[in-house]
Amino acid sequence: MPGAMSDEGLIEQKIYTERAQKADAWRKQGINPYGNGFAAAHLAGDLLANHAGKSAQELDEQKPGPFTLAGRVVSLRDFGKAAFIVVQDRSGAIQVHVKKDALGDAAFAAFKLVDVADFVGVKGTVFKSKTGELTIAATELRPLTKALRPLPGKFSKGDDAEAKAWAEKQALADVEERYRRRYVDLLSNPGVRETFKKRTKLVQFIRHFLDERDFLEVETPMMHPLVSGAAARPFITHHNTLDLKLYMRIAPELYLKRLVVGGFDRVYEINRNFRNEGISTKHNPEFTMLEFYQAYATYEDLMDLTEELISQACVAVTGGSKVQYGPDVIDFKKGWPRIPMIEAIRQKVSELSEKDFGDPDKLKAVAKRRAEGEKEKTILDNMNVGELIGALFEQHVEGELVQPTFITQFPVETSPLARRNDANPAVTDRFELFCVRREIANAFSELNDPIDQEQRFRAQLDAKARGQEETMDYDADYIRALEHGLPPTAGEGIGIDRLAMLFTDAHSIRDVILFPLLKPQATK
RNA sequence: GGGAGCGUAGCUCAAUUGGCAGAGCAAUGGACUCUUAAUCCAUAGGUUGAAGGUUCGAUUCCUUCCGCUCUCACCA
Repeated sequence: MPGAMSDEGLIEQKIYTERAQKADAWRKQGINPYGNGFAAAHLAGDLLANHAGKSAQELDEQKPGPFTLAGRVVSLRDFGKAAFIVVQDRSGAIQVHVKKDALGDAAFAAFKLVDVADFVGVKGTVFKSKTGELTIAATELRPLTKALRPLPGKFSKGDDAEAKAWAEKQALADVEERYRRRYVDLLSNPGVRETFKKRTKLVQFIRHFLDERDFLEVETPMMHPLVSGAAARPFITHHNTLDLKLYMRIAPELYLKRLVVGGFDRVYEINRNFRNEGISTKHNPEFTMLEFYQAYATYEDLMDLTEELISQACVAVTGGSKVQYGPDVIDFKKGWPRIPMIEAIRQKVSELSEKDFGDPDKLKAVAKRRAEGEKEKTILDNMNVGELIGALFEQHVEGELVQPTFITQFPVETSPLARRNDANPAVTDRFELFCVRREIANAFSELNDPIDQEQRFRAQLDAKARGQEETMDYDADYIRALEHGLPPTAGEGIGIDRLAMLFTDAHSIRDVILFPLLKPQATK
C-alpha cells in the first residue's frame, strides 16, 4: 500500500484500498484502469442544446446518434441490472442510462466497478427518460481512469434555489483546503469554475479591446538587473553562469517606455509582477498587471479610455453594467467623477483651506489627529508636503470611494515617473481609479524630460540613503533612452486580479488566482 | 508583529450547566432494469489539532504550542 496514505484517516485509506482493488479487477478483465485516449466526438453540452428540446416521440423515431463522449462520473444511481450515471465534461453534464442487456455481461461487469469520480467513455443514442430528461442509452461504456480518492459531498444537477442551497452545503468548504487542492475545489464548487471562466473572459476582452485600437502586445523581462518601475520590495534571484544578481519584475514600466522610444508608440503587456511584501486578501506575492502606453495621449485621454475599457469589460464579463459587490451595487456606466486629490481631501476635511496644502505643519497637525501610536506619528513627522497630502487622502478619502472615481493631480513627491502639471508644478498629470475603497488603476502622462527624470532618480537614492526600503534604483540606460526622445506619452497600469474580484464578487484575491501562494504544509 | 475567531468521522455539521462523542451524505455487504440529493435492509468508520493542568469525570474550563481564517499595521 502506498506510503503517502500513512498519515491519513482510516476511512480515506479504506476507500483508497477498495478503489485500487477495483482497478486490479479491471486489469484481470483486460481493461487498463489508466487507459490511453478515447475518441470522444461529442460534448454533453452540445447534446443537451441540440436534442433536449425534442419530444420523446421525436427522439424515438429519429434515434439521433450514436454519439461518443467522455468525462468524469459525478453521480451514480444503481438499480442492480441497470443504472443511471451522470457524466461531466468541459461543456456540462449529461445523464447516461446503463443497462445490462444493452451492454452485455462482460462490459456490464466492468461497469459495476465504476465509482463516482472515475472517468468513462460512453457511446449511445439519446432518448427521453420517463421524467423527461435527455439521456444517453449506453451501448458501450469503457472505464478510462480509476480515481483512487473520492470527491467531497455529492453532485446535484438541480437548479432551483433549494437544490443549489443543498449543493452548496455539500461542497468543500475548508478555505485552506480549497486553495491547496484547487482541483477538488473546482470539481466541488460550481461557482469557482464560473469565477475563473469570467477571469479568462476579462483578459480576452482586454486583449481584444487594445488590439482593436492598434496597441501591440509585447513581452518584456521578468528578471531585472535593477529595481525599477514601482516602489516595492523585490524578490531576489541569481543567474549562475553570469554570476548575476537579478530582481523579479516589480513592474514592466521602464521597458515598455523604452519600446515607445523605439517606435512602438502603442504597446501593452499583461503579465505577472512579483512583490516581496505581505500577503492579504488584497495582495498575492505574484499578481497580474496590465500596463499600456499610448504616445501623443495625455492622462485625460486615458481616463476616457479607462471608462470605455472597464465599462465594456463589465458588460462582456457579467452581462450588465451594474455589479453586486458585497453589500454595494457598483455602477460602471460611463461618466465617473474626476476629482483632484486636494479637492477630495477638502470635501472631507473642511478646516483645510487651499493654501494650507502648502503648509507642512498644518497638514501634519491634521494628519496626526487620526494617527494611532507614536510610530505612526514619527512617520508623519518625517514626511514632506506631498507625502502628507497622500497620507491625508488615505486617512479621509480612500475608504469612502465606493463607486468608480478618478482621483487626479497627485503630488510630485509621490510620483517619481509622472510628468509635472504645466499650471502647477507641485502636482503631476496623474490619476488613480478607485472603486469599492481600493485602487483599481494608476495612470499618468509620462515624464519624458531626461534631466527631470535624472533628478527624480537621485531623489530616490536619497530616500534609500535615509532608510526608506521601497525605492527605485537609478537606471542610467533608461535616462539614455529618454535622451533619444520619448514622445509625449500616457501610460496606465490596471490590476487584473482586483478587476476580476470586482466582476466576480470575490472578496479575497485568492479567489481569483488559481494557485495562490500558501505556506507549505508541515510534514508529519 | 497586534487583535478577534475557528480546529469534532472522508465531506458538511451537532453535542444542554463539565456527565455514555452523534446526524446527514460518502463508504462496505445485500435487494432493485426509468432514477434525478433514488429507495429499502444491514455493517463499518473517532488519539474531538498537540501537550499539559483543574476535576470523580473535559469536545466543553485553564495554560502553552501548532495550523487556518478574518482584521489592523505594512504594502498597490
